[in-house]
Amino acid sequence: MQQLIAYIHSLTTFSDDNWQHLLPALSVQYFHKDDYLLKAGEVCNALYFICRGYCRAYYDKDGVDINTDFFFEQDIATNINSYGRREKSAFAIQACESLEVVRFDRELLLSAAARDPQIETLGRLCLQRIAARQEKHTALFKLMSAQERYEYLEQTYPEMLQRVSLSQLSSFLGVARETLSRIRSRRQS
Amino acid sequence: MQQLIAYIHSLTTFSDDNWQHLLPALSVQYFHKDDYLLKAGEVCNALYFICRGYCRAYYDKDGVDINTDFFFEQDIATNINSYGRREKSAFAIQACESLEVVRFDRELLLSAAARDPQIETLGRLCLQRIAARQEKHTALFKLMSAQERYEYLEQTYPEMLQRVSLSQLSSFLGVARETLSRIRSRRQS
DNA sequence: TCTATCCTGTGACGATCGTCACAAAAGCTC
DNA sequence: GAGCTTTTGTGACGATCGTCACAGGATAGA
Repeated sequence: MQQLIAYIHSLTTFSDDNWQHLLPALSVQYFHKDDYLLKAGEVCNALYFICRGYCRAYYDKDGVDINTDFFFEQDIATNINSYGRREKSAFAIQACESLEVVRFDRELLLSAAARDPQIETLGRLCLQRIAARQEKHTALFKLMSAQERYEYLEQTYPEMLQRVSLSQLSSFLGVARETLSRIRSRRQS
Repeated sequence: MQQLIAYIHSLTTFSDDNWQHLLPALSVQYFHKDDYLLKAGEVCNALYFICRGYCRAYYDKDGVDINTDFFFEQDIATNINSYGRREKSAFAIQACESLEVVRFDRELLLSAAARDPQIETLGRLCLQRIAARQEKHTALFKLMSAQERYEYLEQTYPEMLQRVSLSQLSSFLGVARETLSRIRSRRQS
């Protein structure tokens, strides 16, 4: 919870009163490795603030996993299209390690925001951050080659390369596992 | 303005009162073809709701334009990273046709939202839509080949293929102009 | 420690794509 | 319509990447 408080304060000013209004929408949850926060086909009813561990968002394309995102500590994991538009989720979110999260229940969050505008503001700022992250990530694929994308991750999210296996990382970078292996060996020489 | 009202009502309920609060933050603006809504290096201080015409977001990569986005009628054009984080914009936004927009001034919008929570809600919903759009677009590059991405656009945004030239579209799809030309000729046969 | 399983590295080869070059077609202006 | 500019199509060729196959390493559980 301490991490969540720090996260919120990094986004906006938040009084004890605001916090009391928000609290009913929150619950601490634990997931084991390989547990699902969201399954493909379900409608996403929550945001998950990651306290410890990490998880991935992935599509099942013809039986093969394609990772579209990784969420680490202080990230918010969700499917915006499903959460916002009440659509069935095209991808799943699954714990990659044992995971501690704070769950924001959508319904309860909406009522809290209706009562307390500062919570609405918090929601807007979270979404702003999520959108900014997506905007940057999309640009990677248009501006950079596979190798450049890898180097970008190396510099920008070095911890990701430490924690995510090469196999898992390759689809996130949009290349075959073997190609990523060769990129990596090329760079070490 | 009529289009903006319809757009807002599609997102949330909005009374005359709400509208009166919002109005001071809005201004109708016109751009000629090739005019800039936002130049690279500037900090983005506005959202632009497109009423008529369309524009593009692009990076200048070593003197070559790379289009990262196109915004048409009923879209909101902005640079979220710059708008939200007050960073210098890495890309420019430029009119591709003569353009009519409603400009949301960031400062005035923030004060309006501070006074009227329903405007804050509107802002959150706009961002939700922007984030959802980015989320989908990023997934394209991980799940689909160049040809599949083209076919996806064909089915999902057919009007984009009518209005955007092949040269402009190719960088948006992440392929060379010649490759897109060949994809297109392959499909017509 | 042995074994089963998963992850990573590597070679071979074909498919795809980017680049360069130039021609054809389409728009635009006078 | 002539002449200019911009856009699109196409061929050749090399670079990169994906796929298949398999070997070596790492890891975890019995």
